Amino acid sequence: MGSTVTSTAPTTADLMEAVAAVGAAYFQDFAAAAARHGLNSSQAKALKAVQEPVPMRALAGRLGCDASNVTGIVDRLEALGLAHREAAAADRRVKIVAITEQGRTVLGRIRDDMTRAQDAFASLDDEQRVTLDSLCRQVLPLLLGQ
Amino acid sequence: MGSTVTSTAPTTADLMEAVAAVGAAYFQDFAAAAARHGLNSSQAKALKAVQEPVPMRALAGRLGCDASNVTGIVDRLEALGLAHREAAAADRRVKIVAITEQGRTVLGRIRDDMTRAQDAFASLDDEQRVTLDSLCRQVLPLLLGQ
DNA sequence: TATTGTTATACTCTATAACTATA
DNA sequence: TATAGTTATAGAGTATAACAATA
Repeated sequence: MGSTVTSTAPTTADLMEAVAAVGAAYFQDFAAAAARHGLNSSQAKALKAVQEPVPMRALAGRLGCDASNVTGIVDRLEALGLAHREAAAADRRVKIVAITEQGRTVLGRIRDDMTRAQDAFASLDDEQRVTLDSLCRQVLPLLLGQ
Repeated sequence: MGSTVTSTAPTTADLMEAVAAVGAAYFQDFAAAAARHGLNSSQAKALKAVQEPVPMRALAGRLGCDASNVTGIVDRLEALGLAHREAAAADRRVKIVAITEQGRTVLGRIRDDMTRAQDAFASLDDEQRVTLDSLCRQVLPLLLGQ
């Protein structure tokens, strides 16, 4: 990478605002794409999370919500045929949620429908991609707390 | 800037996920900082939006919510002494919301309290700052739609 | 007649607590 | 006794519709 700074370095507050704006726009795009397939944000996030089978309680952890909410979220995915519950062999209390073929199809369509985000990130060249990726990797651990 | 790509360029989907994760962590930090000052995310966002005086209806537009919600949000800011309503001189139907000195103080404290985000973005060097800033400026217009 | 801000109301999402069936 | 999943319930946040005041 080059070492010259081509314009005045923005303040920490500026960077925070800019990244927040990009993140907010991304989530709007994601929610809109999910809604076109009959899912709200939580349900679509859950569908992404069960690409490998996940127990109900672990799914609650990934979604950052209480376990009681997961029942309704997975009910909706099952009603649409996008995921199903399986009894766990080792512990009969546990139910494991797994995505269906139809679920994978819908997940792919949601990704394709995120046209704004697709356009935005697809417009970056290889060098910009590497830079943005490494910046995210550097910033994220600090943002998620020590 | 240099022109060498130092590692494999990530896919568009990878970049979307990475930026989304950074954005989500930022908003968690923001909400937690606001809560320490008795405000929820919407109220804190409104406080930021009224640093210059804004009519109620325009504020609804900035917050991306229905005008009926703004009444309660501004009620809360007024109850805490962080903002106040002023009658508009030109049109007596309009009420203009303005931040108070105390509001500016609290807004500054919320920013200071965003320790995770502060640490994360303060860790970047000048070249990284310029790069991230320019990437956000490039990506944001596309994300916000044509 | 249209618009601003407000109120009343219903809906959605989430969390808490109690329950069951397993362990 | 503790844990996984579920159910019932309450709370917060938001949107819709109706209203008074003003344009």
